[in-house]
Amino acid sequence: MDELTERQRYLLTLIIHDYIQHAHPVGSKYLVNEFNLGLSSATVRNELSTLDEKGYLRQPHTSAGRVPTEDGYRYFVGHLLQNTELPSPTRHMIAHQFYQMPYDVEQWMRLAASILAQHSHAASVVTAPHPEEARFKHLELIQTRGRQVLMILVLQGGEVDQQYITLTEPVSQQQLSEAAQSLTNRLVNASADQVGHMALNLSGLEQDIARLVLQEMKSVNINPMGEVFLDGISHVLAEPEFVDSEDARMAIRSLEERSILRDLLVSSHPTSEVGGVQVLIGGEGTRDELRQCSLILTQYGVPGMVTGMLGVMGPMRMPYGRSISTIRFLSSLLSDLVEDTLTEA
Amino acid sequence: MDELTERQRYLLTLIIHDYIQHAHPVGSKYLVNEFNLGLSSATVRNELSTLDEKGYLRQPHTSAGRVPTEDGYRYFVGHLLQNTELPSPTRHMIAHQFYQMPYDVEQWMRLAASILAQHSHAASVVTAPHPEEARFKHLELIQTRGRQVLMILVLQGGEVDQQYITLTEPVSQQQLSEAAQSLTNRLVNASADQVGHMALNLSGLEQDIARLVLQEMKSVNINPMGEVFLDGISHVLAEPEFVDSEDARMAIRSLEERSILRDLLVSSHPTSEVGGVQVLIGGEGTRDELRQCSLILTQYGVPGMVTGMLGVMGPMRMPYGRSISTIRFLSSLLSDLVEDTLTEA
DNA sequence: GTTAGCACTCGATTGCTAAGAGTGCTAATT
DNA sequence: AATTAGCACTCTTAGCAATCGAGTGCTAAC
Repeated sequence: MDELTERQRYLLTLIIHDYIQHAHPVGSKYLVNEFNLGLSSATVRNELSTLDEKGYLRQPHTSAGRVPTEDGYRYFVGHLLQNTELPSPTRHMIAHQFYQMPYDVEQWMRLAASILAQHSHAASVVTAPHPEEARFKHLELIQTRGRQVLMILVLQGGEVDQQYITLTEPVSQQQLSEAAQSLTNRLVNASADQVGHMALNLSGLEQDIARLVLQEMKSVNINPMGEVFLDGISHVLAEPEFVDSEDARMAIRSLEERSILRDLLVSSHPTSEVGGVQVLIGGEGTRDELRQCSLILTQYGVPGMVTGMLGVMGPMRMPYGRSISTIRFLSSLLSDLVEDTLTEA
Repeated sequence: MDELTERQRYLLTLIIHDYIQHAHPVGSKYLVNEFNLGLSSATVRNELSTLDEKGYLRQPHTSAGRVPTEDGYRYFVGHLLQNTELPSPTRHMIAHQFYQMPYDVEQWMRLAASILAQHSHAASVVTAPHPEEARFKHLELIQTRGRQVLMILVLQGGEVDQQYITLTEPVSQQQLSEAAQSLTNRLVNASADQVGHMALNLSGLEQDIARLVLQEMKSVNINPMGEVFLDGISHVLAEPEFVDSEDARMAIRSLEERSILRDLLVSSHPTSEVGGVQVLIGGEGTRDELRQCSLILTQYGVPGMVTGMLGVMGPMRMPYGRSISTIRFLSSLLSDLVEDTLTEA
């Protein structure tokens, strides 16, 4: 069930490219004419027939042309897709957009999601960089009213968590500032566990605050990813396979419910992988909602330290080449940005 | 073109309710049977005919039942919709969800968007509370690396803006903290203009920072709304009027591009209004993309001080009653929360 | 003002046919 | 042994006519 002849591989490539572009079953005669193969349609038919037997193609009905199967796409992505890079002008344009932006993670994320959606003509998912293990950097406490206090916790890597907390009794801004500064000095660079230990040696206000910091850091540790940014949902609806809208609804629904994303991004499913980029075809290994879809995912950031994910969701009939190149380029770009953020002066 | 008899109003109400529920043209015979009118279908036909002439109903084709026109919906919303409140248990359930949440604006927004989408079976839009005019409350500066500094600006009303800034030369955390504290003392409660004036009397680091604060506050003043939260996009796709997907794509696209929302939320279009809630039917006064849609919008917060918007976008055939009650209830709930935030101890 | 009755309209459904696209198979060719 | 021409077969699609039925408007009677 394995080896394909050179010609079969070529034909499979042609069919997939053509089908991705036109969304129409492609037949033997059409192939011969369109691509000036020096062959007769009958020969091509024989080849298609074996491709069919091997499970890479199928016919929607007896008298239709061929359409790639999931396995077909998988073979294509795994063996036939040459590993192109984004053209240099495009790369520069994208990089330029990032570097002329204010230094703001949220805006980077939005930009990345937008670019990704635009280049892949599909829905994009980007998660904010998230530390593998939270490490304390800085704490601020700001009085709002009465016992309510805004706690701002900055982690190594630049993640900023803000949270309103309620103390047991009113405290002046003066006291809060002192506590914050004292804790900041004590806790710099501490992990959650270390914060936990240190909290034992504290008392009063500082201990209360330290416990809240601990709690927040723990929840950062547990939560496997940062904020999720979506874009390009409307692209998915433009695809002909989603005109009946039922499937489209399911797919979009799964994006809206970020919980599914969580599962997806966290567990790495064994599947096609092209240079660090995961390709899930036909929603393999995920829930049924995505059976019609393909996903392209990759991690960015500094492994083991601070990472985030980039992803594209579209129909199986998706421009894999372009999507993969874009995702790979964005991944390296964001990785650089994250790395910059990490290497403290 | 104005006065309708009681019976005509009743029939119009029945038709609209039924059409909203079933999305099928409703005919005279069906009405008589279904609702036990003590009338013959012929009589009803006469009435429908005048309703037709007045422009409140129309027939998709000669031999079909009646369907409400935009004007029909408008009349319904303006004159026939009795101003129901959400049932008390529902109100309590919703309120409970809010009050058992951590005190966090972002989470409130998400929750509001989610509840709104769920109750209206349509797409919801919620913007974060945004001050009419920014007033300074607190400033923090946190060293990240070299000349790069995280500036956290807290405004009266609780809005927190964070931004990475780059100084002309490296400064120690010590100096930053002092500058932040000094500025905070000086600027408390200042408007953007006042910050501008005070900046003139400062020098060195403090002046640089004050200018950045000014800039940020100005941009808050210019930007008419806070962050936008969407939910329930997939609901829109479920509606039969959007199966052909082209219109749906347009509509969703307009939501994705928040710029359109801006136009929409900022300019208040003269239109049906029910107790402070604006109802735009058939996308009146907006761009063509929303011609198929209705929007229900309202403001919440403390007028003139801190406000945000709540909105629902769905097909014209939309459960106006429920959507309006939900939106109104959420609006009062969020207003209370915002007010709480404002009334400092 | 209401109603029964009737002719009429027009979308939806059904059944049929013809055209067309594409296949698989076989036998002839290289 | 691979290629090809030819042909029978299958199945979708478009088009067309016939029928059905829901729903209307109108008129005349109550």
